[in-house]
Amino acid sequence: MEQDDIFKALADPTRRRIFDKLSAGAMNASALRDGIAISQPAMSQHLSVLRGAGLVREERQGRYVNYEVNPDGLAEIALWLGKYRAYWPARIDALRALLKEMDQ
Amino acid sequence: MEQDDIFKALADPTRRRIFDKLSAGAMNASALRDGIAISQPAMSQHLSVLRGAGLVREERQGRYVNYEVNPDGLAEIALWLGKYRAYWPARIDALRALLKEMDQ
DNA sequence: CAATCACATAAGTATATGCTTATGTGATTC
DNA sequence: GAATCACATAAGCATATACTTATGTGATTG
Repeated sequence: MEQDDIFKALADPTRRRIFDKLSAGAMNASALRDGIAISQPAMSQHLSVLRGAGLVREERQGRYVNYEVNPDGLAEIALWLGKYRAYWPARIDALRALLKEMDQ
Repeated sequence: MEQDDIFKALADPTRRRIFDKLSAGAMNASALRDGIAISQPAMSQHLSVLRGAGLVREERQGRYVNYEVNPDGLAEIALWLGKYRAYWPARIDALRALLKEMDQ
């Protein structure tokens, strides 16, 4: 789970879409497929990349494998972003609002 | 300047390094090269990608071209990250501290 | 226990990407 | 104004990547 793996994983729009869908709630690989035009092996490969990056984690449940967002991956991005906080104030009102929300 | 361009730009470790170096202060392409083993055209191409992603902006100064961090790109990542704030609390103490800092 | 299901892995292929060398371009300098 | 400097662009090439079809694997089902 390095920054390189994380950014490479998120560089693919399909993987960002999968991640986004997962963020709405844990789901197995088949459920993830509907609504996205993608073959079963392709989905499996994408999930493997997301997992390797630490953005997602899996749990076997019978013959299904349940996937969920792994907060560690997001935290890693937040830390990367944090390095450049000197440049945030110029345009960061939206984020600031989100953070206020977090404090509640 | 779309999310796709931004994540693709940051997926390359050399470009992240260039961006990181730029974040310490504006610099021209030649100055960016020292300390990084990279040819002149390669640097030019990387800067072009970073610029296309809105992570960096340039300004001609005589025969030099000065590059600097473009906060818009960072803001875009912050917004992307913000969508998943539901997953932050698990590990986000460090970011929270950074944000407190920002409010001052 | 044979069939099926949910998913992973293998192997091949087409495109994308990051580099190289060569050349172009606008600006300064002698 | 010819040479040089700082950088961009072009073209070619090697590797990476995202997909495909085919097959493997562990678990449930009839």
